[in-house]
Amino acid sequence: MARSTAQRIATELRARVERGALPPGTRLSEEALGRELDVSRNTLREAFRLLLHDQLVEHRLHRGVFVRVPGLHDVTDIYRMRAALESAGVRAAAEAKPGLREAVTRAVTEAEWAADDGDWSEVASADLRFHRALAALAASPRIDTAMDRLLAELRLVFHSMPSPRRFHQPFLVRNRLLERLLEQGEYARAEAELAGYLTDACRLITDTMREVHP
Amino acid sequence: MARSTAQRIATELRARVERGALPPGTRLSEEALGRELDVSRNTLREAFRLLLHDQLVEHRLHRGVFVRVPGLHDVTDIYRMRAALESAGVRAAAEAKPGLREAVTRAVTEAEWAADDGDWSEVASADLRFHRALAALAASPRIDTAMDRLLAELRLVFHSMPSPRRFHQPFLVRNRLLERLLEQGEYARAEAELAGYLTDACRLITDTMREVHP
DNA sequence: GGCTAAGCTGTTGTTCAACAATCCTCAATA
DNA sequence: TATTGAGGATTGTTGAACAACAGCTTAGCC
Repeated sequence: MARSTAQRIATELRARVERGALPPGTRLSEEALGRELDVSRNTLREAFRLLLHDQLVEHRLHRGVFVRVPGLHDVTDIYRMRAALESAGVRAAAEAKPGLREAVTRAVTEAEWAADDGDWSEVASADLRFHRALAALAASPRIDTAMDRLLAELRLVFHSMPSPRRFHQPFLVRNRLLERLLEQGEYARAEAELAGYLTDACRLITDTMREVHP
Repeated sequence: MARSTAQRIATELRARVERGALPPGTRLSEEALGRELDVSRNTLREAFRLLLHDQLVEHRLHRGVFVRVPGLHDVTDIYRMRAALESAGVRAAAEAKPGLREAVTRAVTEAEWAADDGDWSEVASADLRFHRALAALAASPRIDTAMDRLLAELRLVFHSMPSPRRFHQPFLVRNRLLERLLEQGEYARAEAELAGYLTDACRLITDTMREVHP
């Protein structure tokens, strides 16, 4: 494992944020975190700059770094970008390697299994895997990492919202529909379905945010 | 003015890289740069981590940071991502604000003027502005910054290649065609033209890279 | 009471010097 | 020729120190 201390700390903090141990809005104190993780302030600051990459955290001058609190604009923007990346994947589906297409099918199936078990947390993560697999059809490393960042941000959005079931239940069947269309080579219809899917999901989230938060 | 020293240094270095003052492959020595820019090693390192964001620079453990040397795979990948982002813009063109659409037209016109003057460096940058304006039609900050990063990387590619004229001359007329299609509301044809444009441009670059570099 | 302004406090921003860990070079060896 | 092993140079990390700043508190004023 050829990784510097700063990189290790960065991934540790990233994990904490994504798992919700550091809720949105939390300030990451240099002194406290440095003491807990047993690294110097300088290395911790380097880790912070690395974390900045994936928008999970923001930096306010002379005030420190905070776990980001995504707003309405962030959500709609994230979904615009998702639409761009995932439809790029769908459009490249015809020439995609079999392994990449299988990953799409597998994610849908696993989401359905998890739903049968009532494990909505696993449904959520399988859903994200499904969409990442869609974007991955484009066979582009840059698209993959961009997509990973978007989904990590989205996980942040979900942390400040209730009832994962409400968000994923209605989309299970649409995921399967989308996968079928791809399997049957109906790429144009798949792209249209994807567009509808994303606008609906985005609206569901933003509506809920308006309810919960003023 | 609310910028830390590390941020200032980062933008200074970014400017040097984009202007070609620090050619691809250059190692950024902490000691030398720190002495020249009159900052401590620690702040310089923070600036390096910030620079890492936009892929202009890469970090090898225990060896330092180097100006990236984009390879063939990078170029094809950059163009895949460009296709995703720019076609997202084209597909959103119908609902785009007038100001965004004007920016597209303006960039094409300025590229043509520069070509008339024989100023191929300005043609190049107007061309990049044109494509950035295309992506900007999507009205998404995340798409904008992603696009900026891609174009900065692309500038890096051009630095290790000869004859800017060869790369931009053939595409002036296609830029104008694309702009016309958009203006006339022929979005489907515009998207097709864009796809062709990008694959051709990508091929031209990779072919040249194969000639110049083994 | 309500307001502004000065001071206080805790945090981040930046520097410095030192040491540990690692890579590269180059010569000596088999 | 290929390998090994010091030696030197650079990065990785630390701890301490001080400066600079944001936010809060308090004192003074109307």
